[in-house]
Amino acid sequence: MTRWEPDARGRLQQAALELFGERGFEQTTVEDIATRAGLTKRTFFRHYRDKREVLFGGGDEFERLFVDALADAPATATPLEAVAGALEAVAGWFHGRREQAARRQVVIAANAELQERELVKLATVAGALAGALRERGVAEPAASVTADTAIAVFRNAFERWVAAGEERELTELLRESLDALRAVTAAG
Amino acid sequence: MTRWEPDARGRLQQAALELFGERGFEQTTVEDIATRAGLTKRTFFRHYRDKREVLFGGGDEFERLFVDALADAPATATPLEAVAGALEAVAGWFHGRREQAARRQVVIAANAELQERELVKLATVAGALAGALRERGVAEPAASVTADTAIAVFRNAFERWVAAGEERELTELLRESLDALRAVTAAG
DNA sequence: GTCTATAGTGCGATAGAC
DNA sequence: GTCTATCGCACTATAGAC
Repeated sequence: MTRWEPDARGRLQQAALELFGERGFEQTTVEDIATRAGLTKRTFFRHYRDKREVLFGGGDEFERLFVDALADAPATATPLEAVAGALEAVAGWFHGRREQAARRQVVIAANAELQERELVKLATVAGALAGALRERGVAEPAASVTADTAIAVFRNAFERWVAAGEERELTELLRESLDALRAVTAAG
Repeated sequence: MTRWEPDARGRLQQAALELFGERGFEQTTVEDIATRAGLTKRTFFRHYRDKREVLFGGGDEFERLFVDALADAPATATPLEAVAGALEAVAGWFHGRREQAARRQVVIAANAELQERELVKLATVAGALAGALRERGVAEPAASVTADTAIAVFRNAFERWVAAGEERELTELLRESLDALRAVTAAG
């Protein structure tokens, strides 16, 4: 194997997704992943903190998109309007990536450790959203509660989107989840 | 060490909380915990699936309380009214346990792995709440979104409650967080 | 790449409760 | 005697140091 083949991170990610799909997360060692990518275990750990993180590499992009969309909403928008707009923006980013997202979700759903990491990632995004809402002048505790709720809406729609048999677009499912939230809180 | 000292579980939990507080989660081995409790590592793993779980032992009680309170709400209550009532019930359970909760929270806040487990626990409770809401006739996706939102409200109030300098009762903070949610969704 | 420490498991033996 | 919690030991997998 040649040294300095390009895109070590991407190759590790690709190898990991394949192996996790083939034999499961726990039945795959870091060494297996590194070998398939033509690298060593040591190199794996230089790129990813642990075995799970290889599936969450592009997480920052998602967070930035979400936060930026929230920050860019018109100053006149209410917090919930700004959140709704940000959800639209995120949905746009996922457009055309349903198959990939679904495959990744299957791997995550099959393993508790990966679900943990997923929850942590979403909690981190929620924290960033709360900060963006405070920037918009939303006070606590409204900012944090709104941010967590936005993530709940996103997660709900996303899970339905990648489920087998679902035909609708993520945008539509997001609107449906958000409407459900509005209806419940308006009635209470 | 004598066999059959009573309450092995409780002793392990107590020892773990002490040691995690003294030297941190990662700097404490399972063997350390077992030794302080007068037991062996093997016995620790008979009581707890893994090292983290020793801090989440009583989690089922919390979930049951939450779900039962939701199920016992009057049939005429709206979903959000039922949730508000359940939050009151949970607050009652925590009454007088603020110091203990705060000490535990400090340990959890200091370690990423423990935060992961906390998130998983709360996600599990959210799943159970969603089921209870469906039992009340709430359709999806409203049930899941409402359940996640209830957890977001609870977590927000709880974190403020255990924070240093906070004097108010959990009940009051829960009401405040819930009112913030109502205000945000009503305005959007 | 090698080595150590720790998490976590499998299984049979044993001490005590009844 | 039975039953069960605990023990002891050997074992695997992995994180992380060097």
